[in-house]
Amino acid sequence: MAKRAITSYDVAKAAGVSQSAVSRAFSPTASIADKTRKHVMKVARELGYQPNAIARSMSSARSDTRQRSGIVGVIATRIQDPFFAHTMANFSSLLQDKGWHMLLFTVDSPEDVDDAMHSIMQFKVDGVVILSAILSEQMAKTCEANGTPVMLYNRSASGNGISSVQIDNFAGGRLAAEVLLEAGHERIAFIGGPDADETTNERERGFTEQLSQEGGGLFRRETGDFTFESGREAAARLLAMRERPDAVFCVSDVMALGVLHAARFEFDLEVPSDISIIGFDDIPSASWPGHQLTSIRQPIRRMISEAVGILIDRMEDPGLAPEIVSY
Amino acid sequence: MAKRAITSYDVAKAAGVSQSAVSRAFSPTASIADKTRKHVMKVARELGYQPNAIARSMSSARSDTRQRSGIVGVIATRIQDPFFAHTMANFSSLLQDKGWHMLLFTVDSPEDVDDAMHSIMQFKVDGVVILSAILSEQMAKTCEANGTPVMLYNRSASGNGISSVQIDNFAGGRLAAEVLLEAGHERIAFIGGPDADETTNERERGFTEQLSQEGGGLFRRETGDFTFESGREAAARLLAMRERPDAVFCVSDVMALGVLHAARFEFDLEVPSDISIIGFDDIPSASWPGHQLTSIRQPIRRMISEAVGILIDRMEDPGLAPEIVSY
DNA sequence: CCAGTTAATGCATGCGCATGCAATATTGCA
DNA sequence: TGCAATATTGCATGCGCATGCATTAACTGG
Repeated sequence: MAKRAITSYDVAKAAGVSQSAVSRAFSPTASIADKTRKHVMKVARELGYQPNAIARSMSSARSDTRQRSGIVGVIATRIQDPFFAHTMANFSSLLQDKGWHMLLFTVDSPEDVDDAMHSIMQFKVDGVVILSAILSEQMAKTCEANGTPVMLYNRSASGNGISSVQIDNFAGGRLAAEVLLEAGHERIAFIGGPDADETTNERERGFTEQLSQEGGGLFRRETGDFTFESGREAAARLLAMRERPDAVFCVSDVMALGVLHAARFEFDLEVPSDISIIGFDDIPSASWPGHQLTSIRQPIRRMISEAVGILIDRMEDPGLAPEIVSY
Repeated sequence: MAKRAITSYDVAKAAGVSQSAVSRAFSPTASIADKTRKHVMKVARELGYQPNAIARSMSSARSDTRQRSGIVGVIATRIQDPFFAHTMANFSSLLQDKGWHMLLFTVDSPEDVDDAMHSIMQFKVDGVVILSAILSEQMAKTCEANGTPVMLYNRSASGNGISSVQIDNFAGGRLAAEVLLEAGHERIAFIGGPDADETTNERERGFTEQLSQEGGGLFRRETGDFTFESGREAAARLLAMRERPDAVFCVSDVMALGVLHAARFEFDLEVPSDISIIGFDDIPSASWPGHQLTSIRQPIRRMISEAVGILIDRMEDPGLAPEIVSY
């Protein structure tokens, strides 16, 4: 009943060669006569044989080299968010193009990252990408101990032999402040993500620092959770004030769009004449004709490409030191 | 140099038991003294031991049962599209909750699906989910031959032992037509995806059939590629006509939003008084205050939940027949 | 035509784990 | 206390493949 998969032995028998010959036929560098390889391949195709990647990975654990699975573990949050969806799409296509496979884990909250790492490590992945989240000290040590390269994307690695690629959030925050001050705004509000969010904190730090340097200060601060709805609600609170802000900086475009829709369509305000809005990420919908949202752009493609490059280098040569890059 | 990972042997030695004992300690159903298990677990934790899922999968290929990897292969397209991003997020969390892991492949075009399947099958995944794409006859046979259950989501399976879950696109198309006719529209346009797209064809069939039944006919037809930009461009063509349509049905919300933005902000039209727009999918941004897009809703959560259920059932009992579900 | 090379092939082994089976320890009961 | 029944344990093996090593085939030049 239970159909057994075709193995290299089956092919070998059918082709009248040894199992090693079959294995070699599928290994580009192996020493094997061209005629033999062709023949084996033909038989393999007829039988529908596919080398078993699991077994291959097993046996590669022999000798010196560590076990290589060809798999990269990816831990992500909120992948339905446009920013992350784009990020995922980019990571996926880049990794795939270079011959790596992705084992995807989505987590609901930052605390789940360690659990996901546990699961991931059981698969002996060759490397791990963590999107917008960090790793416990403990777990970082474990990874370093068994030589699994880790790449934090959108977060800064704090030593621990971990690489990271992220945008300079502090500078981004400053830039947003500069733009708003330049435009002459005086009651400037800020909408961030959850309090513990590193990205929020960095951007806010840059933002408020720049504001105070110019003599002004933050007019009001609201907290959201990166969703459109939370941006909209924060806006509702801000815009219901007697004296409302004349500018808002949101740490994410999605929230900024929430503010924009609330302002235009629920409070009947003109954007940007009544109120200016700045977002962060420059997601596609930010620039839709009806939005024209000002946004701090992240060079996503470049950053991801660099992140992938660094990770792959380390996966191929575990001796390499981790790199920490900021854009 | 090359750090070797901790194996069950290492733990066994450190705990003064046999390797089997370690293995059993990690198997909930195995016969092992509680004291022993506790002790082994403790030592394992100290050593940072994690069972090797690859090896486990290897050895489970013994005896009757087929090799089980605990991995589900997922093939997806355009995951940066809000609809697919949501779909992915749902699949991911459901599968994860039930203890399955996702090996993700993104493909750029439907022709790449077979290639992705090839890669996937090498990992001896326990099942495959294909989002909005189909499989070649040939590949379907291969899957059936080695007993890999396949679930087509958003596409109909055409026999071949493959399951599928999708919305009734024909009915959706009819519904859109009914709504527009009811509202008294007369020059009704349609914007679809690429010509070969099954979803487009089904929805269009239902749409036009309903239109003609009511005596009317399609006023104009445009083609896009499911992106906002393509919707916007299609709208530009439609709205530049001398006599422009008074209603448009788009096969996707993203394109519908492109039309909406073009109409409101580039052609200065009132929606829906000057022109009605209907989309499909009911993605979150469709209902943003400034959009209020009418959309044919897909019960995503329910559909995905069902799809996952069917797939898991078949993974656990390969004897089960495939199911084809339409909502 | 043969010794000396080199290419091609097969044989044997182990990667880390799960598991059937046999050996041993523990328990219950008369 | 003694023996059968039962709960634990260890031993040995194989999953499918890659690869070091030994063997054989195919060449090359003198």
